[in-house]
Formats: sequence, C-alpha cells, structure tokens
Amino acid sequence: MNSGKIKRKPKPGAQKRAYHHGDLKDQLVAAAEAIILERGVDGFTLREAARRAGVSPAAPAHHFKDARGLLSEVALRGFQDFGDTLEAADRRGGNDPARRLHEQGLAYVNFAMKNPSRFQLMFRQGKFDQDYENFQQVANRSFLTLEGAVRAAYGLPPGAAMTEAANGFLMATWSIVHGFAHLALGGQLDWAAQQRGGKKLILDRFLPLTLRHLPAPVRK
Amino acid sequence: MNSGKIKRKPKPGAQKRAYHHGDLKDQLVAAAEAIILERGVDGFTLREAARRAGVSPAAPAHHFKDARGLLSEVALRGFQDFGDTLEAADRRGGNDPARRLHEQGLAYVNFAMKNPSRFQLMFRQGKFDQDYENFQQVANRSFLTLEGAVRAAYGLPPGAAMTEAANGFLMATWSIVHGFAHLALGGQLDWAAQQRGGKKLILDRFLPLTLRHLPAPVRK
DNA sequence: TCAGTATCTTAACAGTGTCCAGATAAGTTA
DNA sequence: TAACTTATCTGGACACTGTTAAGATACTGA
Repeated sequence: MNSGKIKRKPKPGAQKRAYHHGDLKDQLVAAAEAIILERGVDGFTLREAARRAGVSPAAPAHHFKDARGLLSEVALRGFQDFGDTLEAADRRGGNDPARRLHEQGLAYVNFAMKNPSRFQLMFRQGKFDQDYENFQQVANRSFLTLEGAVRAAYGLPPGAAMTEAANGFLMATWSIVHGFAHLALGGQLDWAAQQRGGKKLILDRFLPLTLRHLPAPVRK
Repeated sequence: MNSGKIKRKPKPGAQKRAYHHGDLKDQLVAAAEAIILERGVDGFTLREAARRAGVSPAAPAHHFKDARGLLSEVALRGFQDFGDTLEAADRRGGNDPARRLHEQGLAYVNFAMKNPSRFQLMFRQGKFDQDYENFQQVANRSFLTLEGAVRAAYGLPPGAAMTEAANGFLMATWSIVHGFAHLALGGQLDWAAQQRGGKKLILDRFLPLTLRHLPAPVRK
C-alpha cells in the first residue's frame, strides 16, 4: 500500500534529528490524525502537524500539495480501513443477504464510533480533494460492498442494472446507519445515554435496538 | 422573535453610512448566512461578514462574543425555522401516527435540501456554542415534535416514560431521514442523480423511494 | 567524484480572530 | 438645555494561519 521506499532509518536512537527527516510523510499523516482526534476536524492546522513532526512549516509542501492534500491522504487511508472493515463484515454474513446487511450496519457504526474524527473528515465536504489520487476508487469500494448485499437481497446479478426498488432499499439502508453514526457522533443521542461517555451504551444497546428497523426488501 | 428595538432607519437613502449602523446585528446574521451558502460552512470568516455589513472587523464584537457567537445565532435561527417546519408537517399528518411521521420525514429532508449550509451548520459540532442563549431549548423543540409522533404510534401519553422499543423506533426513524439528508448534501447520492443539480430528482424520486422503508412500530 | 535531485530551513507575505484605546452617537438625568 | 452615562464603531496592534521564494543540506546514481 505504501510507496515502500524508506530512505532512512526512522529512529536510529536518541540522536538529534537529521536534516533529512526520513519518514516525514507518514509522520505528518499520523500527526494530522492525532490533531483531529484531539481538537476536531476544524482544529487541524498544517503548522501544528509540522510542529509535531519536528519540521518547519514549509516542509510538508514537499510531500503534499497543501493542507488539503494532507487531509486528503488521511481521508483516503480512512476509506481504505473502512472498506476493509465493511468487506470483513460482509463475509461474516455468509450467504444470507439480511445477515450480510446487518453485519455491515454494525460494522459501519462501530467504525464511526471508534474513529470519530476520521469518519467525520471522510464525509465532510470541502476539507479535502475528492479527486486526490485514487480517492474516488477507494471510497467507491465501500459503497460497492453495500450494493453487493443489496443485489443479493433482490436477486440481481453483478451485471444487471439496479431496479428502482433496489435503489430505494439501498438508500434507506445506507441512510439509517449513516444517520445513526452522525447522530451518535454529534451528541444527538446523549439524551438517552447518561451524560457523556455513553459510547458503550450507544453501541451495545441503542444500535441493536435501531438495527431492528433495518429495511426489509420490498417484494411487490 | 427579534429584540424589536430598531434604533435607526436601516437605509435612509443613498446617504453615506452613519457612524452608528442601526441594524448591524441582523445584517451580520444575514451576511453570515449568505457567506456559508456561497462558500460553505468552513468558508465563513468574521471579517468578511463585517466587510459585507460595511463595518470594521472589530464592530461585531459589540453584538456577538466572537465569531462562534455569530454562527451560534445563525444556528439558533435555523432551528427555529426547522422547528416550525416540522410542527407544520406534523399537523398535516392529522391523527394518523404513520402519516405524521411520513410528513415529518418529508419536511426534514426538504428543509435540509433547501437550506443546505444552514442545516450543515446546525448539525456541525465545534462551529458554535451549544449553550448559546436558549439554543438547547429551541433545538429540543424539533426533537420533541418527532417524539410526539412516536409516542402516538406507541400509545404513550406525554407523561409516560419512553419504552426501549419506542426509543429504538425513534432513533431508527430519525436516523433514516437524518442520514438521507446528510448523504444527499454530501453528494453521496450523485451516482444515481445524473451529475450535479439532481436536487429535484433526489427530492421527487429518491426520497419517496427511501421513505417507503420508514420503520413501522414493533408490536411485540 | 560530482552533477542532479530530493528534502528541508529561513524569511516573507497576505489573511485571520481578537483585543485595546479612543472616537462618536444615542439615551438619560437634571 | 446641559452634563453625564452608555452603546456602538474605528484604527491599530498582536499572534496565528497557509503558502511561496530563495537558499542550504543530504542523498542518489553515473
């Protein structure tokens, strides 16, 4: 997945940092992820990321076009993990379309709750470039995982065109898990979860209660 | 709704602006709404709002604590309109709980699509203060409108405690409309809507298709 | 060895939110 | 009317931001 060419030993000891960093790109990504986790997506600044990586504010420009470029990389890697997570869940569902969808729904919300700032960044418009490298393709993988299970539910082979009913079903299923994730992250479910920190309650109790209402395919 | 005391004629003609603006607070709010509509929520700057209102960058401080304060006011007014919209829709549903919920769902998404930046601001964490003036109370009104219809569906009088099943139903209903709104605004539904500008298609076609899957109360 | 390239630093620029001291207008009291 | 008080706004300043330009340093490969 990575470019794979490490030019220098990342940390050869307690030696004072060399002029050439050696692992700057990855450390900038790591710093960015840490920052948005601590301060929220809007709390990110390029200079702070550079500061944490121990380089000057101008250094990141050699690895990313600009601040949006760094966030684009974070979003891209987020969608890679997200896609992996959903595909694994889909496999856990076996051959039963309903179970496949249920597993994906669980995984969808769990990912959001365990990676709150990454998830919020991934679905935030304007913070990064949608056409960064192969972002579209990577992000589409998650969508196709969901579509695959919907196709199975409606008996539509991979080549066949999606029917309107199937599309409605897909949008409804996606909406319910996506909406739940957003409400949970936005604190809109805290009236039920006792104060803050009810993450566990939301995942263990509210989510199953909600997923009971996952759509069922419309036969007619 | 407004403080109601207009100190000065807003625009007495082509006369050069007086030292005292006379209507600055409302015009700052209007400017802020225009800015986030044009440039997105993150495109807002306090200085630009001041510029559009024709005052110095320091002037807003006399009407709002800081930049977040101005955005808080925008969010507050947004929730007022949102609450009105949902209550009107609820009334259109008459006595049938299912119809009340369906009307609210339609109104929910329609509001989001017709006020995209306001809606995104309203549900964006960190951009404004949750405890600005009576924000909590105003925002809660929208929630209570939804809860009211859910109570009706489950035969729970206003005083009675919500059951777990009712809460699950509420969260599922809220999630599906909230998620649909977010997906639509985020452009995640554009694969089906031909390119950009498919707003009409989304509202007229996809939304009804999706709302067919609005949860039904779980009897057992 | 030595040119070429990749990576990084320093310095600067314009734009941002916010604070301060002071100017001006409006309201209030006598 | 006159004086005092309060509300509103300006101008200038400060620290912070993203980005660029010019130059320094280290690595690469012939």
